[in-house]
Order: sequence, then structure tokens, then C-alpha cells
Amino acid sequence: MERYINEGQPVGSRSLSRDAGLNLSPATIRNVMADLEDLGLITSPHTSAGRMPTASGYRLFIDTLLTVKPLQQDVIQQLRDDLDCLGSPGELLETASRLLSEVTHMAGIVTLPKRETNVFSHIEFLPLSDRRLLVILISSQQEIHNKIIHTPRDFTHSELQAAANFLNQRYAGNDIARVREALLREVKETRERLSQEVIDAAALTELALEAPKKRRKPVFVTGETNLMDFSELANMEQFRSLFETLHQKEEMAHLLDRCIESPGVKIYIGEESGHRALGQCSLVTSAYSINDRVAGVLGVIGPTRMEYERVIPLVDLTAKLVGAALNHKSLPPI
Amino acid sequence: MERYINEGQPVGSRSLSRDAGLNLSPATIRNVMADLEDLGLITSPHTSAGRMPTASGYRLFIDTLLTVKPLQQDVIQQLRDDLDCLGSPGELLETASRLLSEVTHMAGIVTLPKRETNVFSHIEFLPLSDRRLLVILISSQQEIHNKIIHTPRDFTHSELQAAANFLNQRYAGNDIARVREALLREVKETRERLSQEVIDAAALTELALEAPKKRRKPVFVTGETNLMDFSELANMEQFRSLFETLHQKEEMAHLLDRCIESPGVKIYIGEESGHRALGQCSLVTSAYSINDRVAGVLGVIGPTRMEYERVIPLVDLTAKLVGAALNHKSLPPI
DNA sequence: TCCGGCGCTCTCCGCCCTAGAGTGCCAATT
DNA sequence: AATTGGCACTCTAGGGCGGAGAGCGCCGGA
Repeated sequence: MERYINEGQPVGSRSLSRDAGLNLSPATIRNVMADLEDLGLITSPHTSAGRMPTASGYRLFIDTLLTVKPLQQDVIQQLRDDLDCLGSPGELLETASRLLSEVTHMAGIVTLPKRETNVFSHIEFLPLSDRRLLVILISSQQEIHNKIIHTPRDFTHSELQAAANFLNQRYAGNDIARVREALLREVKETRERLSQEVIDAAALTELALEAPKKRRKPVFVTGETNLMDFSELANMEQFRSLFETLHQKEEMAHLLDRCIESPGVKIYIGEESGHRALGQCSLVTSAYSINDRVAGVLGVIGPTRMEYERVIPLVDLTAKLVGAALNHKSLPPI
Repeated sequence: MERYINEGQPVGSRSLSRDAGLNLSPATIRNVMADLEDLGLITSPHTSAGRMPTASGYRLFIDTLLTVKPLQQDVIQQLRDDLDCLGSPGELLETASRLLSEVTHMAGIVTLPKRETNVFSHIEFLPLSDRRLLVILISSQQEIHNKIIHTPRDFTHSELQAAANFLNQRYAGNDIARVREALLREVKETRERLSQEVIDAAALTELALEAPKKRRKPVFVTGETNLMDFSELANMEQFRSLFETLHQKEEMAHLLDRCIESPGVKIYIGEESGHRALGQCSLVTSAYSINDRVAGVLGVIGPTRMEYERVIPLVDLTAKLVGAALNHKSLPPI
């Protein structure tokens, strides 16, 4: 395994006997290799070539034989520095992806924090002109959404102020989706008794809270070009489909969502990911958590033949640092 | 030229005589080709191959022989629909880039509007916690900037309100850079006579206006993978350097800035762009204008051998539509 | 359980050869 | 003067061939 991961060429009995320091003759190694082949752990591309690991070979290797190497101090420091304190979660995660790809010389991939648990924290309305309105919505995840909405009529500055105050006082701290529901229900039930203010606020908020789901880009991929360095991926056709797969954000989001159940590092080898184009690739991921709840996933995509013992701790640490950075700055209510 | 652009193979006298409908024998064509080669307009990759255009050949062709084809109605409609009314200029331009790449099956590239002419329109401060402050800055270009700044001390809600009011009343409509300068000057000159409010507002604004320049990503590139379809670019090494060049945003920004002087379509052929990696590529660009002032550039990157007669009108129209969309929605003061 | 040896099988690489397309030049024709 | 046909030459792409190198399976022996 180690040899193949380093060289990328099928490994033969003779050269292994010579270089691996096992003090075994080629013949012995051949016998063992034949057994391993029967077990489906290794395979040879053609009759008289050396052996290379199969997917299950990798699986066994990673699950039972691998001992991870501790990260180098300077890498740890770089991660800490760069992931310390950045503006939005989006920027933070983009940085994380970039770091992953730079350190591993492979591709980094991240999903943004899940929106489900998004808590309404503060809203602000600014009138523009022509029945248009700038809505600024702050969620507890440090996220700031700007949105321009078209309103059925013009509102005065003070009307908007009043609506914002109403919403902020009444609903801060609740889940955004719930706020919407509650507002709808309340208006429906007690329409006649409500002041125009409340009804207007409801209409506005309805518009304001509606869209942010579909706007978000769920996935960042970085450093795809690094993958061109790997000889086993180096033909155009394969590469093209790989790139296209990587850029199908929704597909990738699905794939990564499958890693989200529990924290800790997960590894998909080759077609375990369910994508043809990733047949020669592995995906090393880890979920990151905010407030002890799994929020998103980040990881590395590279050739199956990658240095897992280095990549695994790196992904692990990055996920932890991202989690910490996001945790630390969840916003107290305004 | 037409033949080479279609086929991508050097064109020989014999096949040209056969297929081009010129009623000339190969020998005649050879003679003419020899002349053209002496003029430096065509060249052959090796002794007994056909001829292909040089950069100056393309230049001459584009400048004097080319007749553009009108765009197909459905393309025009698609552009109009998709570029009609989108949120921020950033989104609009990203869409433009995507459209360019989809329609041409090449790569689209855009720069965001220049920030220089950015007019201060409205500012708002929201206190977060821990001496942190959310600044919402609206410029006349419909752009909304969010920024979190760390302040030297905590401010109360009403202090912030006062500061914002001061700034909005006093400086709305001025260039952002000028606002900064004016504020600095004023505070310096008349420090003792100013209320604490003004000084605080100055400090805040100083912080608030400082960063947005460097945060922006100056360039979007879309559809790079489309370029993999072109056989003349289809080797890994070349491709890699092409991709890397395309992703060096600053480099690309520089390159595109050179097209910004005047509106209208500009074309860079091969190494005219000054980039080795773009030797096999052409860049078709057009500047777009907001309020009759050139604001940014958009265009298409593809193989030198591209269908200029289709690409040119497409880039032209896209630039005009983007300009119109941005123009239309410059914000009146709040 | 390990090893040495033997015959066999692949791939890779360099070499040669041929077919095909194109060239340059020259003399002949219109 | 423009055009053409003819001829010898050149270069590439692609197929076939053969040797070198690496590896394999199997078998008999320690």
C-alpha cells in the first residue's frame, strides 16, 4: 500500500523484495500476493504487471492498518492563524477550503452551515425608492442577509421602523421558519383585531424571509487544478468529467450531506461515493459542529492513492477549528 | 480562415481547391498561399502540412474581412430575460458571465463595476456585542456592503443612531473616498470645537469605509471546463497553465482593465494579451457603462480559432444589456 | 513456511515502413 | 500575366515488429 501510494505504479514482488526491507524473496511475496488477490484486496491491471490495491484493499488498509501522522507544527499554526477570525461563515469556509487544498495539493471542498437551525436575531428595513425596500436580516449564525424586495405600496420611514421594532422585540431568538409560520398564523386568526402596523409587518416579513434558501450556493470547491498533477487522472476525458462532477454543486451537496450524520472523519473510496467520475478519487471528510450540533461538512478530494495518514488529521483539525471559529462568534441577541 | 476556424486542421491547397468552390487548381492556391506566407499572414506547422493563420492573419481577418452575423432571436431573448432584474451587480455580472460561457461554449469573464465612482448613499450601524459593530453601507451603485468592525469602545444604540444620522444627512451623494477625506480633514482642523458625536462618527466611518476595496473579488470566470472541448488546447500541461492563469484574478483584472478605455468590442489574439498561457486563446471583450461612464469589462475567452462573427455581437449585446440593467437601477438617495 | 528456478506473458519503446496529404518549382497553356 | 498539370520531395500518422524489462505462476527442494 505505502509503496503504491508513493509511486503510483503497480508493485511487483521482485522490487518489493529488493526495496521494502522485509527480507523475503520475490517468490514468497508472490505467494502472499496471490492470496491477497484471492481475497479481493489487490489486483493486477494485466497478467504480468505488479499489483495495485482495490477499493476494498484501501478500505482494509485505512480501517485497520493506517497510523496517522501528527501534523507539522507550522501547518497547525497556519490553520489556526487563517481560521481565527474572519467575517462571515461563508468567508471562513472558503478560507478553510482554500487551506485544505493548499496544504494537501489536492482539492478542498466545504458545505456551508445548514440553514435549518437559523435563528432570527434582528431585522432592519431601509426604504429605497419605487416601492422597493432593502431588508437586512441577521441570523444567530453571524450571517447577514441583504435582500431587496418589491412591496405592494410605499412605506414611510417610521412605519418601517415600527414594523422592525415589532418583529425584533417579539420574535428575536426564534427559528426563522417558525417566525414565518407564527406570523402567518397570527395574522390569519386575529386579523380584525390587529393594527395595520402588524399586518404590514407581516406582509413585509413574509417577503423578507421567503427567498434566502434558494439563493445560497451550498458548496465551495477549491484547488481543482491541483488534481491535474496526478498522473492517474491525467487524461482529458476523465478529467473533464471529474471537473464537471465537482462543479455540479447540488450533486456534491448531496454527497457531502451523507457525511453529516456524525462528527469525525469519514472516507469514501473510489466509487463508494456513487459517482462514476470519482472512480479514481477518494473523499476525506469531516463534519463540523456549531454549538454541539453538526452544521456542515468539509474535506478533501484527491486521487484514491493519497497520503491518508497526513490528510486525515488535517481534515480533522480543520473541522474542529472551523467549528470553534463559528461557535465562538454566534451572536448574542442585539 | 473560415475553413481553419471550422476544422481546426491546417488547410492544404488541394482540399481547398476541391471543397471551397473557388474553381481554382491546387497549384494556383499554392502560389497565393506562398505569397500570404511571405506576408506573415499564414504559416505551416511543418514542411508538408497545410497552412494555418498567424496572429497577424487573424488580426487582418477580423479587422477587415469579417462580417458579423446577427444573433439568433432566441439567444437575444434569453439574454434579455436573464439579465433583466437581478439583485446586486455582483449577481448580475455573474449571470452575465455564465450566459456568455453557455451561449458560446467557451469561458465567460467579467469584472465588477469599478469602485472609484462609488457614491456614498446611506450608512447604518447595528451594535452587536463585545465592541463589535455591524456596518451597512449603501452606495449609489445599488451595492450593499456589510462589514463587522471592532470598535475601541462600546457605543449605545442612540449614539450610533446619531452618528448615522449625521453622516447620512451631511455626506449623502458624495464619493465615498471623498467622504473619508472630508471627514478626516474636518476632524483634524476643528477638533476642539466638535461634539463627541462627530468625532465618534468619524472614527466609525473611518473604520467602516476602509476595507471594502480589498475584499472584493475583482473578476469572475465561468465555464472554464468548456475549453476542454477544443482539441488545440487538449493537452494537460498547456491546460493546467491556462487554468492557473485564468484563476489568477489579479492578473486577469489587469488584462481586462486594458480594455476599459472605451466602449465597444475589443479583441486580443493569442499572445497579444501578454500571457504565455493564453497563446492559443483569444479574448473578446467589451466594456459596459453605467451612466455613460465605462464601469467594467466583460467578455469571452476561447481558442484563437473561434467563430468571431458570432461571438462579437454576443459580447456586444451582453455588455449593453448589463449596462442597461445597472443603469436603470442606480439608487436615488434615500 | 520459505526459497530458487524456469518458462511464460505483458507493456514499453525504438525502429522501420507505408499511405496520405501537401509543398515547391517548372514548363506549358490560355 | 494568370493559371494549370506534372514531378520530385517532405513530413506525419499509424501499423507492425522485436527486444528489454518487469512480473507472474508453478514446482520441487530445503
